[in-house]
Amino acid sequence: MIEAAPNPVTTVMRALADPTRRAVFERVFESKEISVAELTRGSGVTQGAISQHLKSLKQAGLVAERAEGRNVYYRAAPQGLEPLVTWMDHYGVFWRERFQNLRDLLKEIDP
Amino acid sequence: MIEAAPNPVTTVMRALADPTRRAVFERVFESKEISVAELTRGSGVTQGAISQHLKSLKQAGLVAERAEGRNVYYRAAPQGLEPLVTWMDHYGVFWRERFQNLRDLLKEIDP
DNA sequence: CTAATTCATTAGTAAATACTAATTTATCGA
DNA sequence: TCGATAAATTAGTATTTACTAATGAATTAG
Repeated sequence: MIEAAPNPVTTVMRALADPTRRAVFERVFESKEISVAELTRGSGVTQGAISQHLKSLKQAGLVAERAEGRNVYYRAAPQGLEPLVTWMDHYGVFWRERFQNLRDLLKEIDP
Repeated sequence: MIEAAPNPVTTVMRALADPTRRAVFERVFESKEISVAELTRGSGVTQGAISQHLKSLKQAGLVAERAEGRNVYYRAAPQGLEPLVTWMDHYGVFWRERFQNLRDLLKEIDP
């Protein structure tokens, strides 16, 4: 019963580590809004599985929902990626690589 | 035997999703180089467990090793984070938020 | 009301995972 | 040469996880 709440980074990473669940997130993101039935379609898994994945994603703060009639529409909540961004930021990866790209770009524009 | 090689994003996410293993990566990163014995120290798990985690991290391309005598020194390979960066980049999170930071920074330097 | 649809939840299962304890291989120092 | 130390590997285990099939709860349509 000692439910040590896991680190947000852990929660988000775990949510996105599973390929099926990550694919669900990607589809939700690409659609502005999408119902569970539509997500199930062509997902290769059952509707129950999709609901379970959505629950994980929601707990991780990666999606939000809106109920309408008997449908529930999900949308992405990219702010949920924030813990990942913060974590990775700590490793300087972004600035290094992205500024390199930026520098290349600028050189191209104005050599 | 049909060893469907998992997506690099999956490999990296999975490697970092476990708190213990992520902590190992963090410690490796903070030290320029660190031996397995030292990593084991105060990790809360056995030396065997640490070696297993290092193996995962290595397969994910997140660490590299150098053997010297009976020690093996590990160092971080932050380029291993590249698949994550690329994946997240697709979601526009970085540029939006980071440019905000950049703007703040510039304002500070040259108000 | 009844039948159909949508989604969530449950119980059960097979596979994956994180660990330990023990062993193995290698290197070092006395 | 021996004993000690470092690290990897192995076998075994308990827990977690991703799934299915089935059921439940709510909403809509005929």
